[in-house]
Amino acid sequence: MDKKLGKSARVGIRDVAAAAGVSPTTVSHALSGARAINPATRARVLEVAQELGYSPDLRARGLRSSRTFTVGLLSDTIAVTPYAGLIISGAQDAAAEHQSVVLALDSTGDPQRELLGIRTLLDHRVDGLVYARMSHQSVNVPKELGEIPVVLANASSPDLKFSSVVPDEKQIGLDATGHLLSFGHQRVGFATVNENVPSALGREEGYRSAMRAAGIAVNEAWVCAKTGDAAGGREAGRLILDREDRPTAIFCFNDEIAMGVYQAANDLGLRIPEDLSVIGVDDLQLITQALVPTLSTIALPHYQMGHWAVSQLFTQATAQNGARIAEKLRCHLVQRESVKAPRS
Amino acid sequence: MDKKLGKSARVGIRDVAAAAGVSPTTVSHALSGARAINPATRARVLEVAQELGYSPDLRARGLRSSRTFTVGLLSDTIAVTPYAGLIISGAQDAAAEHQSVVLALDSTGDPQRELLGIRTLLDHRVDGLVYARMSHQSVNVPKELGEIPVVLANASSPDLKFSSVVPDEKQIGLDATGHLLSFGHQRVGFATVNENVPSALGREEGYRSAMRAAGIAVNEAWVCAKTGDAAGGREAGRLILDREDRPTAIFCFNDEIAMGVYQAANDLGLRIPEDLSVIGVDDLQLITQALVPTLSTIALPHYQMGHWAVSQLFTQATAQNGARIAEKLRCHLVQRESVKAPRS
DNA sequence: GTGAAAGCGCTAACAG
DNA sequence: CTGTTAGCGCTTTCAC
Repeated sequence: MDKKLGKSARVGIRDVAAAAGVSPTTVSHALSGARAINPATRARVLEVAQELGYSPDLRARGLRSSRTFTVGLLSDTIAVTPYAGLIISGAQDAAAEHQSVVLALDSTGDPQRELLGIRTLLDHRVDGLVYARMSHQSVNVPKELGEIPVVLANASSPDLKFSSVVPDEKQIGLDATGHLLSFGHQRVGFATVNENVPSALGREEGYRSAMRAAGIAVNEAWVCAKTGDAAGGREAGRLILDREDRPTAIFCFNDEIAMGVYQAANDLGLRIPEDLSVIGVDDLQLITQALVPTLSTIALPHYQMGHWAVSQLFTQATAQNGARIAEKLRCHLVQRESVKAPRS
Repeated sequence: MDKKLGKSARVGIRDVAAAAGVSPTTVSHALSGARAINPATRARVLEVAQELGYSPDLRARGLRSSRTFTVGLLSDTIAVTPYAGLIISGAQDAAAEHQSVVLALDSTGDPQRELLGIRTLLDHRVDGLVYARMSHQSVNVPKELGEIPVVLANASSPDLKFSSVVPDEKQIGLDATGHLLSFGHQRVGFATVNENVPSALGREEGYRSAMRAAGIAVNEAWVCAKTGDAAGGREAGRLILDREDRPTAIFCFNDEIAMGVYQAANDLGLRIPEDLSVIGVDDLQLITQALVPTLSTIALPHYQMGHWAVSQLFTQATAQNGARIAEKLRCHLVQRESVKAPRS
């Protein structure tokens, strides 16, 4: 009424207060529910706010209550896969459940950029931070992050100070191999990557455990570690398959390798799934749905990890128990057409 | 000195001021460079700030200067492709050039969620907003966005109020077809999608223009529109290739269709590139690098669109010229192994 | 159940 | 070149 200066300034809490005939304090509480308000007053305030198109200024709110309703997400994205999008998506959804949003930044793996990113996120006073990796790995959390709550996604750290969430790699190996065994396969191969990363280690451990549990001795000629792309899969596939006592099924470290194994099988005149069953890991639909036959696979839980990490951030903020937890997410099997009982 | 209450509260501008023996105002200006400061004072202030580990509170800054250094990015992501990540990545980089960050939200195509997202972004007082689509389409910008600067990415709008950036679809058709023609192909087919979207329309127009310009009559049996995935590509490929006067080259609407065409060719005993040249669009490395032979393609500029959109947002904010511009980005050819001169 | 006053951390006016 | 004062929009004391 008195403060209409020139153009219609944004409607603020006091405009609502004036229009509703109450004090700004009451409006604040009516909106936030932070203290008891006469239901009638409250209803009127809400109505007026709606009418005036009031939109709370989260900056101002945060300035006073020292929360920004913003969580940071720092990743090392190199965007050839949909993983980044999935983790971010999961993080967003979890954040939304707490009226918050996600400020995502990627470092491109460059430590300098990462530091800059951290600084930026800190300047924006994010309420917490998810430190994420696109492929499962062990990381050292930059010490600049000491000031705020941090949760690791798709990464683990020797530092027990942080909660973390990763796929249960061994279980992946167990499930994938078990799936093949359950169809009656005895000679099951493993096409993996030649890197010492948790995923390779864990999946191989699962593979060997499953075989052992089934009473089958692994023939080392069935196991081959090359690069983690289709070329590596072709190479591994050729080595594993081009022999008399070839396996009747191959567990592939990922879908790209599986695609390479398809190609190798095709070159050798082997038909999938009649002559060879194949299972991958990742569930990259661009691959799994496009191959003929479509590829059975273990889906990696990127969305879930993003979601879990942010949820955990809020849990830690609320409960003062301070319990840090290292979560391993069970991954689920997506059955398609590439696995079938062996001929024999 | 006097305000050390309990624990070390965050160091603020006045702590720096006290330590450097100047006023908060001077510190503010020393940091922002908004007005001339004695170089010596400035240096001292900066040093002290560094020493104390001062980190500006962007909320407070924004509250006063009515900028948040935050831009919103609203998309319809369904994350099976890396596109979302790429657009966001480009947007982030452009934002960083203006000391800003990106608040990304996706609506999953749900109008209700979209509205909620808009409200959230507005409450966070983003300085501007990129309205993005993962696949090129025409959109109507929700009227709730009337209040702030908006730029469209990978989308165009009948409403000329908005700047927009899209791939130059016709040019893609021209370049892809031209590339095949330049190798001496005369019979060039086109495997596309059966949808009335700008990409399909534009690429077909480019294809036909290029053929016309080369003086070649398009045989309609060479053109086939099915779904935009590998299955569609297989179907189209079979129809186009299973005939005597088959084309010697096929321009595919996207890489997935191209993958399907590979499969169809394989089924028919046709070798690529000896018997058939293939070119795609998208440059999804998961596919282009994995196929044998590797797939030549026209790369879609998702990163660049994200970058352009955010840059344009800042340009519009600065220059008051208010000129809205509809940008078409030229896409570049990525040559790999799937194109070769025809046998004949 | 409600209000008045103070202030979050910063920058924009207005001095000098 | 520098300092003082006021206030961004909200929530939080503290009062009634």
